Amino acid sequence: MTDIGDKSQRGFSGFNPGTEVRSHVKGSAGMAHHTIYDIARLAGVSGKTVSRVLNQEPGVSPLTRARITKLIDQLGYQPHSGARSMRGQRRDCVGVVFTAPPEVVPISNQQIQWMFEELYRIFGMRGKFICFDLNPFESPDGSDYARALWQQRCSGCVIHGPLPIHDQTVHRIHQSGSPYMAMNRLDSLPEICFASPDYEEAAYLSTKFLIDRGHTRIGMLKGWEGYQAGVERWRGYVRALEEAGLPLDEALVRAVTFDAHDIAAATHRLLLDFSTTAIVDCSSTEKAAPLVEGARFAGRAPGKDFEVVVWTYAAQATVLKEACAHVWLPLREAAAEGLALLVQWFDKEREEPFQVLYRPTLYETAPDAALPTPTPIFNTLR
Amino acid sequence: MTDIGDKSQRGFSGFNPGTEVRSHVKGSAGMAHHTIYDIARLAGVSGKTVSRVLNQEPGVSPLTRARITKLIDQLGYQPHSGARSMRGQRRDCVGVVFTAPPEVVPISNQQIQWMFEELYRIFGMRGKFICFDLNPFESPDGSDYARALWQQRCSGCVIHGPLPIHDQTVHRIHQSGSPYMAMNRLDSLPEICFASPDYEEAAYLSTKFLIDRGHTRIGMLKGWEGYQAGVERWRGYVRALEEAGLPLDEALVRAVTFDAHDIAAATHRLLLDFSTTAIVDCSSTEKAAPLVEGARFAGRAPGKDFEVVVWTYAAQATVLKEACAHVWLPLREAAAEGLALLVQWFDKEREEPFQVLYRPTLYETAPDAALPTPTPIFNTLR
DNA sequence: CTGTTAGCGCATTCAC
DNA sequence: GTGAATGCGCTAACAG
Repeated sequence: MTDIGDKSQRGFSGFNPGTEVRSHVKGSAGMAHHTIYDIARLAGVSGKTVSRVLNQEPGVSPLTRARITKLIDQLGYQPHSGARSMRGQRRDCVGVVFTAPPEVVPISNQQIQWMFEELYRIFGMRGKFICFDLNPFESPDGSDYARALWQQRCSGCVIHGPLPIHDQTVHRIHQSGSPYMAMNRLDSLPEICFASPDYEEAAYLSTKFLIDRGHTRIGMLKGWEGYQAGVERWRGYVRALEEAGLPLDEALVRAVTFDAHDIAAATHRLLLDFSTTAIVDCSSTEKAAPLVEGARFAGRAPGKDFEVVVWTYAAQATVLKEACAHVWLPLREAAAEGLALLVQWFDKEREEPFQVLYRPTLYETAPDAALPTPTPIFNTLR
Repeated sequence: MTDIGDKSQRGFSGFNPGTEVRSHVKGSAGMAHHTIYDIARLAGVSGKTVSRVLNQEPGVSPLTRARITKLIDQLGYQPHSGARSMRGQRRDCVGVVFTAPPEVVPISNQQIQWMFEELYRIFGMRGKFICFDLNPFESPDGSDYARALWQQRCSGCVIHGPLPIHDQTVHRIHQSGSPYMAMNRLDSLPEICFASPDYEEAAYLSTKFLIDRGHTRIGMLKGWEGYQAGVERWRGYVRALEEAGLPLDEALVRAVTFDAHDIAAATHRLLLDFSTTAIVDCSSTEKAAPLVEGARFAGRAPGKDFEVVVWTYAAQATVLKEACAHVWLPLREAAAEGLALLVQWFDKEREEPFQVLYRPTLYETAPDAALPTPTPIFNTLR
């Protein structure tokens, strides 16, 4: 952080704001906000009449309405959201809450970006606010991730991130009757409102594909240990083996985090055993470099002495050139559909939770191969 | 949207929620929220005492405090944010407002992602909420982009996107005394609080670099027409020409949007004139494909019969292999520093607006060239 | 068509 | 140490 005086550098544009910042409004609040009574006084009517205009209620003469509307515009008056939220429940703000700290769910994940686009398209376009609760998980009750909802800062929420197996918060949200949507299923709450790809199916598909290619000892880099999404991966893996009558070696399934070293180490240990001839990378990282790195340490290389199936959340993505197949999890597509339903719930165009489940798709890695469009398995929308 | 009955597909996981979603809380609000008086009654104290505990105020015996704390935890009570916001001004929510509709500022821009990371690091970690106002710009008063602030939904804001030349809203925000930070300067408000790279300097650097390589007719793909950021690009361009004693041909400066066709067309028209031997691409798109496309239509190719300088917001980025140089605008670095100052303002650790300006850096395109670290030109921080 | 009253949940002021 | 009263800005229910 250099000082203001750093003008000697070449090309300084000659603008020195250091001296200009002076007469800024001091301490005491700056301009006070207006209230309906300010407008009412100026318009010579009662507060309630202004309220009626604001809320497009009938019972105001066109002339009065026009006068008030004009005043509102002139003063740039906007009603105090806090005061409004204390009377009936308005639904003009969605919360986005995160179930896990950033070590577990990297905020830099691509998902943030498209999530944002979808939220904009669906909520922003309807004039709603979007409030992110980036919960500080160090706090004592970090496990309750829905502060924004309990504080009635927003009237419903999207639950982003994997659900902890023994999640309590989501039960409470469900019970509260507020509109919400999780991005995962949860065993302990079968009636949960969610939009998600079918992770179990993806694990099953991945494993079966490798079995069909003749592999019998298949490793798995399994993300989300301790979360429902991890359980589902495990189930799909086991189901494929059972169906094929192959033995289950638990050591082949390695729980990994988003940490590159962790993934490299897990891969390394898996591949030191040369009987392991294939790996399903369902770490959710969508980055294959650590896997390749781990393999190299074990003296092995993907596509040469072992085969890999990699998961991806983006259609058409090729996470690892040497992979024999990719499994595409249409998370984004599921979320988009879910959000469209959620906003209806917000706006009381629907009453009930919904469930949207999308089928993952396996595609063999080949340049220019045509890829399928996302397939919803089911949803509860009529 | 397929129906629930779509179970016939292979690999359906056997879980049919359609039948399970039933006994969901109906209409009438679900569980009511608690108030301090609920806690007070259960603890056998008055509301004020609970309030004291909530706000860590003195004047409560340790025993009473413990009893109340326990109740709060058990019931998962959280104070109503709306009610709180009606008494003194709390500062627990930053707004992020957008100055322009998504046609002008694509929401899919990379910036959203790192913006999010920074906001998380700096505001989220302090337990603050982050409220995006994705203003529906179709609405009549779309030009007032700070709804979130006027509604007192949040107590300060980050102004994202380019500032319109005749921006009124930012004046009002400045005047209100609320903490805020723009990501651009503004001629009409020299004392504006901002964090930004120096766009004028970047335009100057780009143009001068090309002049020094012998070019005399240099085209510019200029983003942000009608916005301050566009004006600054123009100024830097003009300054470089003047300094070199070269004539100014206004037709060489083409205002472009983020639309690929637009950029391709502008490039095409620039290059049809074979006396144009260089282009500065400061469209802000960070994508060079449309430029190459436009050139191709004009029968020309970058690096062969004309030279290009491309702007980028990411260090190390090579937007176009054939570019002779890149100009890096340390927008992210400026924003990070600005946000750190803004949060201090929020927390009353500082009183005044600040100004952070970062110097752009030109680097010639070469593999493995070492790149410089960002250089602040000035800020008002001690 | 318009106004009055009351109260949402909390924090401030002052009293005990 | 604690509690009662008051009011923040708004709107639902009721009067006129």
